[in-house]
Amino acid sequence: MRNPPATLTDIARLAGVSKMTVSKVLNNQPGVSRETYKQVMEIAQRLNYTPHYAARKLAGGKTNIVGMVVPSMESSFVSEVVHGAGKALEEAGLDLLLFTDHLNYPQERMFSVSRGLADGLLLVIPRSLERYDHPQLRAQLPIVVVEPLNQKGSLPVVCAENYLSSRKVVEHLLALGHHRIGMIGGNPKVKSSHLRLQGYRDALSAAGLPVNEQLIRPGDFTQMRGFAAANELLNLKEPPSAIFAANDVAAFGAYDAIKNHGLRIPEDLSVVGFDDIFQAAQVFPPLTTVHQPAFEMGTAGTRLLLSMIQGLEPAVNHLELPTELVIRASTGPYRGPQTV
Amino acid sequence: MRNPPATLTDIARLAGVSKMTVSKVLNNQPGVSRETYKQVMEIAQRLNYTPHYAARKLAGGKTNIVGMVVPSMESSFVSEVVHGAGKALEEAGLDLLLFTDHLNYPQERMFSVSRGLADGLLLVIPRSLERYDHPQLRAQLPIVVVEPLNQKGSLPVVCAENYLSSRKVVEHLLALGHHRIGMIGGNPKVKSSHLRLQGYRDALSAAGLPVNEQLIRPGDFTQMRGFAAANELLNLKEPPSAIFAANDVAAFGAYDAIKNHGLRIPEDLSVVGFDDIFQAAQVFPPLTTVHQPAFEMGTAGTRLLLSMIQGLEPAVNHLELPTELVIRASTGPYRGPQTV
DNA sequence: TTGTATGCGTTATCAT
DNA sequence: ATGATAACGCATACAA
Repeated sequence: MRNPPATLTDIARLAGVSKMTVSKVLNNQPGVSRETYKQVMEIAQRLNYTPHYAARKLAGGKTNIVGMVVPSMESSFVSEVVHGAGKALEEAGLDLLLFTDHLNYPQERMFSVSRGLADGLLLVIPRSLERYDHPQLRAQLPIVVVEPLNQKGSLPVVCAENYLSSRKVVEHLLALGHHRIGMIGGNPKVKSSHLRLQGYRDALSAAGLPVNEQLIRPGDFTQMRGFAAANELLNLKEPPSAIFAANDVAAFGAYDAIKNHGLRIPEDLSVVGFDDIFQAAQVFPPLTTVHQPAFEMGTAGTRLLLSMIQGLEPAVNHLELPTELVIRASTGPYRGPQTV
Repeated sequence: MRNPPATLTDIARLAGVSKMTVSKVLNNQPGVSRETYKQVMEIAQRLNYTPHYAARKLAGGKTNIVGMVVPSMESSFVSEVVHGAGKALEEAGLDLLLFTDHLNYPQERMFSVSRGLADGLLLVIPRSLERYDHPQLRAQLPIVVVEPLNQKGSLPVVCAENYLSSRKVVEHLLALGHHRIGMIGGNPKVKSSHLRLQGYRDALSAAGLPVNEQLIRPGDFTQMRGFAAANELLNLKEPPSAIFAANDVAAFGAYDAIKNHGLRIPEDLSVVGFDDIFQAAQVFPPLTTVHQPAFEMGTAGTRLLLSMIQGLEPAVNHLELPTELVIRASTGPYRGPQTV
């Protein structure tokens, strides 16, 4: 066997046909006689031919590779999405080109590589969607976004049900007998924050309960602000018997505040979070929270992308996947008014 | 902005120079006057130019992408190696093309894509190295192997110290007062099995103890065989007071056998494994074992690969990284002869 | 310092 | 059913 890999030309020469015919054979295209087909295949095999993907892509073909942009792989959300996408890709026989978009990663590099080497792009971005919503790129390459925050944008997005999940949380607390339920909001710049808040409001209203604005405290998804907001709630004349934080991290802040007040979870106060990050199961007491279907978001996003690569218009522009309320030890039955 | 992305030709036309000059400017090559440089850069920026990587690769350039072949990402060993590699790549500004080489994944596809799209290939293969040791591919692309089994082959390999690790294990048991130490071997087809066994022998000899061949039982890395081997050891007239299994899974088999005999770990019998797979910390009692430096193997392998991509000969053809003995609850002091 | 010519391996278009 | 030709976008070698 020679050093330089065999090319279409090599096969064509040996088979006594044109490159074009060889190309057709190798791509299972119609318009080739059984005989030449067989002969070409044989020679290709003997020469151990494999196509050169750069050349193929350059000439307008597909590579069967999809690019995937993620922030650091450390996050459990991200790594689950990657797994999910990996499964969908595996089934379809595609491979994965992974961009870890850390700070000061040259963004144009990612665009450039994707356009040149991949057939489509999956954006997994917990935050800052605008940063990626680039009209030029969209015109050149099918793109799908997977993200947990229900951000708006012109790209097809796969996310999780925020509104309904939030209602489920409040209904869970109501079922436990809580009627004064505090809410720590999320970053108001993000759509999911509003959805989660609206779910809270509507669940209360649906239960015939008033919505007490004093019990609603603004937040920003940080633990520090969660701590402060919980303190505000605990210092009310009539503090709540349960607190729903718009994300787990803020809930951890609430944990701190509650413990600082000498109160116990869930005996004195129930707490619920949102996201089900890894630490949610590790803290004490383990946090009741809403599990984001990261794996499924990965598979769903990938399948949507694959269909777009096939040339189909995206079936949906906004896909919301159902979540699951994970009931752990931070929520318990209402035990009467608090004495602070 | 036009729909089709800007190319070198576009820039050249607008700048009134040749493609070649533009190429030089964009690649920071010498031989361009400051003026034309500035002008070209300006236009490139205005046109939002990004290079087409397929074209670049086809023309002999680099893509700054390295391919990585892994079996399913489920294994903690693999995912740690991926993280380690990711870090090294991130530092160097490269990206990762990931192949999940599941059963019936067309292997030629992976070769083909790598050759065409990547600058180098990192093989992470817990088993069956021969399957990948393909002379043709090696000639076309720098390749480095990361694997835990010390397999032999013509490719540069990064693995872990097996011999010394094994000695450390036995020394740990000796320090606890054990002198009859049973050994459950690994798959004899694999070099690491022999190294681990040799470490066992030499550690005993170095301590002035005889090597009792009865205490050495063949194994094959499976839990079932570990179970059987441990039974053989326990049924000896003079059973050992400690068992060293050549891998964690076999150690779990030994756990079963020991418990079946009504013995306790570590009170009646100490057990040590090898690998530190995820479950090692989950079983009861948590298993003392040798931790494979997966993350470091990933970074080291990547760095070696990067140097080869630079055109350097591999500094070493076989890199062994130190391991760490993780002492958990499955080993304890010797408490006198066993009564079975 | 700058430009020209050529080729990388494949696919698309259009002809035969 | 098969083939000739051009084109994809870039880099290399060499010439001016």
